[in-house]
Order: sequence, then structure tokens, then C-alpha cells
Amino acid sequence: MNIGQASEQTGVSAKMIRYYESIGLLPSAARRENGYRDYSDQDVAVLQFVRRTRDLGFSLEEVSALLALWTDKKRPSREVKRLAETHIADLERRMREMRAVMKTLRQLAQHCHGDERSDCPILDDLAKPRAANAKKVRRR
Amino acid sequence: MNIGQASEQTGVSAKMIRYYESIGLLPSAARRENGYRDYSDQDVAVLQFVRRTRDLGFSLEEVSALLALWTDKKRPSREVKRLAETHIADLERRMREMRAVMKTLRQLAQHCHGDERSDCPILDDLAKPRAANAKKVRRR
DNA sequence: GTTGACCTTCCCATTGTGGGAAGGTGCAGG
DNA sequence: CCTGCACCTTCCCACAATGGGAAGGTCAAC
Repeated sequence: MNIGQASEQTGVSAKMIRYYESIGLLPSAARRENGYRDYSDQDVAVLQFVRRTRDLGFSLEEVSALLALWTDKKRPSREVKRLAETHIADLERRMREMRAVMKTLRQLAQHCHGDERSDCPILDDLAKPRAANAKKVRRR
Repeated sequence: MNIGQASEQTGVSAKMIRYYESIGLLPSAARRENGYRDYSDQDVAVLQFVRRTRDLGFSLEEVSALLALWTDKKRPSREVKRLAETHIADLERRMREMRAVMKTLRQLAQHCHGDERSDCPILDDLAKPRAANAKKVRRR
């Protein structure tokens, strides 16, 4: 099947499928005579695996490792579990950071009238230099 | 003061200070005769403001808006509050997504022996194509 | 003077994704 | 047969925000 079909069936954009191939995350796709990539149901299954691990927040590097473990029928499940737990721990850390930030933000917002008046505790507070700051709460 | 001092006092790297200036987030810094940037205590206060808003997870675009609001003494506090609340809502959405992902991951990890045996429910599950997937839980 | 710690600008890499150009292919309808 | 349209190909650019590092100027201390 063409890349468009594969994309539709997996929810991975054609752009990304080509990219994953280019960085070696996926093996080179088979080609037809006209040069079009040709995907089998097997390939689609791999793409779905990738899609799902991506949805669970694994980086492409981790996806690559998981793919290798998936393919290697003899690896101990310990390795897979370790990878998953490392990722969970990472998510937990980020959630803690975000919670702290949200707490601060909610407090700030709560004390701001939010009306026509110009005095604003949020900005006043932001202007105050702090010693202890939660670092590195960045967006997606 | 030199950029190095300003950086040290604000926790914003010299690299980032120059970058913020280059994209117009900050006004062009004063220069000495030797071409070195020269920062006043005022400038440092602005950098601290930026640092703090960044730490709270605002994007540079939002920081820019907040800086403008901060400078505009006559703006209604409503505008600031709206910005803060939009950001809070965004964080909340992301936290919800992460929570859902974590729940799934914990379940998967729980059912995996994590020992020498090779059968692994995590990989089995990842291989199963799903209909409903949490999308877009990406890293930092 | 030389050394070392600064500063300057400029370019490159990252992570993962999308946009779009320029060109080839394939099929359907006139 | 031609035309159009939908698809495919590769290639380059952009994004957000940050760091690394090169090549060169400056300054202070020894």
C-alpha cells in the first residue's frame, strides 16, 4: 500500500513516516517500480507500535530502543520494564514541577482583581527577584 | 555592568540575554566604547522578570506580552489575569494528558514481570493497535 | 608582554513536526 | 489523446529555546 494509506491507518503523517525512515528508526521501505514506497501490513503494525509509544511520551530514541526489544524475542522483560519505569519517573518529575508552578500561578491569579484597575499583584510579584525558583518548567 | 555580571545576577545565561535582545524581546542593550553591552540595575530587574516568567513556564511570546503589560502602567489588571489564566488552563490540560499516560504506563509496568523471562505485556500491549489514544504528550 | 578571563559576532545542533516547492505518476472524464 | 487532480518523490526552510564552539577583540593582573 502507498504511504498515504499507511499514514491513514496508523495516524502517523506521511511526512513523519519518511522522517523516521531517514533517521534509521524504521528500515528502508520497499519500493515499487515507480519509486513509490510500498507498505505491508507488517509495516503498518510497526508504525502503529511507534505511534502508540509516541503517544505515551517516549522520545524517538526510546521508541527505537523499544522497537529493538520488541523485535528481539529473547531479551529479558526486565529491560523493557526498566525503560518504562525510567520514563514513568521522568514523567513524575515533570508533573511535580508543573504542580509547583501551577500552585504559584493560581495564587498569583487569585490575588489579582482582574478588572479595570491597573494595579496587579501578578506583575508585582513577577517583578520581585526570588531566591528559590522552580527551574525548567518548559512547554511541550 | 558586563553581560557576565548581569547573567550571574539573574540566572539568565549570557547566550540567552543576547538571544532575547536579537529577537526583540529585550531592547538593545547600551554599549560601552569597547562594544561591550552595559547593563544597569533596571536592566537586571527586567531580566529577573523574564527569568521568573520563564520559570513559570510562559513562552517567550507570553513573556513579551507580560513585559509590555508590566511596562504599561495604565493597562487593566484584567488583561494580565487573562493571560495567567490561559496559561494555567494550558498547564492543566497538559497535566491531565500526562496523568492519563502515566496511568496507562503504570498499569503496563505493573503487569510485566521484569525478570529474565522474555514475555512482556508492555510490548504486547504496545503492539496492539488502539482506537482511542491520548495524543501529544510530548517531552519538555 | 603574555596569560587568562572576559567580551563580540556567526554558524551549527538539538527534537519533532509542518509547510511548501519542483517535479514525476497514475487514473478518470471529457 | 489531453487535462486535471490526487498522489508520490526529494529537498529545503521554519518553529521554540537553548547550548556549543570558532575566530577574534579587550582588559586587567602579574
